[in-house]
Amino acid sequence: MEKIISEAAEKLKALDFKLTARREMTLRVLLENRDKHLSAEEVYNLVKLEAADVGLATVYRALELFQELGLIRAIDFGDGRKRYEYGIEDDSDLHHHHLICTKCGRIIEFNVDLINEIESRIKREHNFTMTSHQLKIFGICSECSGK
Amino acid sequence: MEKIISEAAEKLKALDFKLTARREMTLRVLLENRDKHLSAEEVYNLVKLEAADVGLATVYRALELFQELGLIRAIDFGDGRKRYEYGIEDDSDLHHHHLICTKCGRIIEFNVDLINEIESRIKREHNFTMTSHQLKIFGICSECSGK
DNA sequence: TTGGATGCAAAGCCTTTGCATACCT
DNA sequence: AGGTATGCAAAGGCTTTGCATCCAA
Repeated sequence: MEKIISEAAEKLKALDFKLTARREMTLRVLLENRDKHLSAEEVYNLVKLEAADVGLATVYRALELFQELGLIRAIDFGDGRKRYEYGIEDDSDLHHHHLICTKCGRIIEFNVDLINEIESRIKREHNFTMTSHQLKIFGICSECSGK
Repeated sequence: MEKIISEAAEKLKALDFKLTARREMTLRVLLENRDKHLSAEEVYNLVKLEAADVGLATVYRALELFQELGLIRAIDFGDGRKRYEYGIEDDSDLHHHHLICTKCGRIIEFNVDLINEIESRIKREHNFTMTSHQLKIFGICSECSGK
């Protein structure tokens, strides 16, 4: 994790941004909750545990910055707010998707490589150059189907 | 299209809703703009052309109703508002996805059947029963890549 | 000291809701 | 008549912005 933080610091510095204490806390919260898909306010509440006087706007601004730098991703699960997850668009992460339970809202991580075959097709048929993709699968999770 | 309208009317009536003039206009706007992914406000403006005194709330309420009945779908392309498209979840529609140009925002319809193989896998690995899915592919469209 | 970073409060946007009125059966 | 549908305005919820202050290089 320290490696990720210092790499982030370099990435920011390269663009004349600073990895300030507040920004680092924000990033750490996301790293420590990789599978939780926190909303901005949830991130804010966790950052506040270590920096009680942090402002909500600061967290929003940090999240936007990280997103622009490609350190984190915003996802919309349809509940009216953005949710964030750490994730660089590298190979290991390319096939990371989500199962969304429409009954309880649970989000389950899921990996599948479905894109290789598609990428060449959309290039050929639409001359569209894919940079990233999102697959969301809606349905009923095992907990809810038992009830 | 008239067939779709009358089927919608029946579907509503079965649940004690009425396909009023306003609701029908709203549905027609969506049918006539199937590939446009209109926002609520855009739908509202189009409905207003025929019913100048329609209220925005009425359109919102109609959209919500149609969505609950499964006549239309709401999609989020990341621009801060919901967009709507007509589409029953039938077989012909199951493989309908979107290419989203991150430069100009253009949305391109795209069909691919990637789900059959996946469905059994998520059932086996996660005991998750899929009901629907969304695939969004981000990248650069042919218009923008030329520039 | 100088420009970015931050906190606070206000403003913005999209969407939903309350309520009185209008409509249809 | 009775309940649904509607318009209008207000309220809500999430996010962004303005501005004065703070901070670090």
